[in-house]
Amino acid sequence: MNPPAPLAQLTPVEQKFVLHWGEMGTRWGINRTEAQIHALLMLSPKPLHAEQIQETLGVARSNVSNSLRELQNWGVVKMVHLPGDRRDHFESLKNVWDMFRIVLHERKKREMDPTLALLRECTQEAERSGNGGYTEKRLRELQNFFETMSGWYDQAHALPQETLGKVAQMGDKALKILGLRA
Amino acid sequence: MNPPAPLAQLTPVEQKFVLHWGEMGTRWGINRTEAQIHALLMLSPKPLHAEQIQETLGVARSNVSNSLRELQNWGVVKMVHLPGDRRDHFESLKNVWDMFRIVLHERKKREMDPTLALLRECTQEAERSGNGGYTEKRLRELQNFFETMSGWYDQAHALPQETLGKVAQMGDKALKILGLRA
DNA sequence: GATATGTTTCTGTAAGAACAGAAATTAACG
DNA sequence: CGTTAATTTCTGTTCTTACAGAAACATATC
Repeated sequence: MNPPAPLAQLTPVEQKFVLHWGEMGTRWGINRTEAQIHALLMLSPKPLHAEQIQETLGVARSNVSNSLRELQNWGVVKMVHLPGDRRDHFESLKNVWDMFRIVLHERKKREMDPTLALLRECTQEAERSGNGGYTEKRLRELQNFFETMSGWYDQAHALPQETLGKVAQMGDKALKILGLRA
Repeated sequence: MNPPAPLAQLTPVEQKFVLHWGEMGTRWGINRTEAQIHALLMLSPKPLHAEQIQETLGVARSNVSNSLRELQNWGVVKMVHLPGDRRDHFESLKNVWDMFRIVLHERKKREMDPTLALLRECTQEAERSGNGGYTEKRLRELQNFFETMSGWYDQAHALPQETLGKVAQMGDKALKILGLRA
């Protein structure tokens, strides 16, 4: 029998979700295949092995393999073994908040930390060479901002996951309590 | 005289910053040229016109024009006119927090809103067709998460910018007050 | 250790985004 | 209006990244 059409094994709703997640992945710094695999695993009640993923999505085997490795690096996918089956199986983290924390952490590492490091260098050098008072001022402001954000994030990240959920659920009640809102 | 080498008109520190900001831009969903122009304008005490930008960065005129339009769409760059000069001049927003708010808003629009809309569709369809109890469950969890995040964001965004700054500065004091931390 | 099964690395191709340069358009001023 | 200056749109090229398919490599089971 010929290879089945991609996604044909899924319900329409599942197809829709997998396709969309794949598209959004590109906006989240994840490539399409990786995001599709992740979507598929999120919807799967059971861990899947690479061949199942390959067939369902209709992508190359190597692509599946590389994408799975990358998803494991991110920490959103885990490898598991089923009794009586030699093959590696893969399952997604199920808790959405946990996944979010991981993604946030990864993005901070990619999108903020390098800039913060650079700003520290720049303000230091600007100070030494002393030229460009305006530039130095602006760089210092930027650095302050990134330092604040970074510190804020670190504290949030150190919290147990439920605490963050609670804060989010509290909504603007939290602000009233803090005295920042009428 | 030949066109000057790119960035030659800038101090070493400024060059370093512009180059880095351009690189990071690609990780933030902004292309390199756009981010470089933005960096340049942030460091410039005076508004610049397109030709100055072109010369300084050594990129094509059309590229400057398109990038400036895009930056204006984002809202992080404004067009201004200097008395006695026909040319359009451009300046960056100076307040880092304001810029951050804009970027955050734009990213939510690109990275969350479409997914939230899709999840609403999916859970609705899954409910109607009734198939796939597990899939429906997972989609519903995802939707709940995105709804919570979205609502949380909307409230934060409605606040005056200083309030957010205050919360950030408070750090974990805030959590103690909220009774979420020993 | 031979074979079957599963995984990774390598190489070329294809698709997409960014960009330069030219052409076309718009606006300003005489 | 005609001319000049400024900006945008268009077209083709280059660069990057994702990806398929093949080849090489590992691992387990007999």
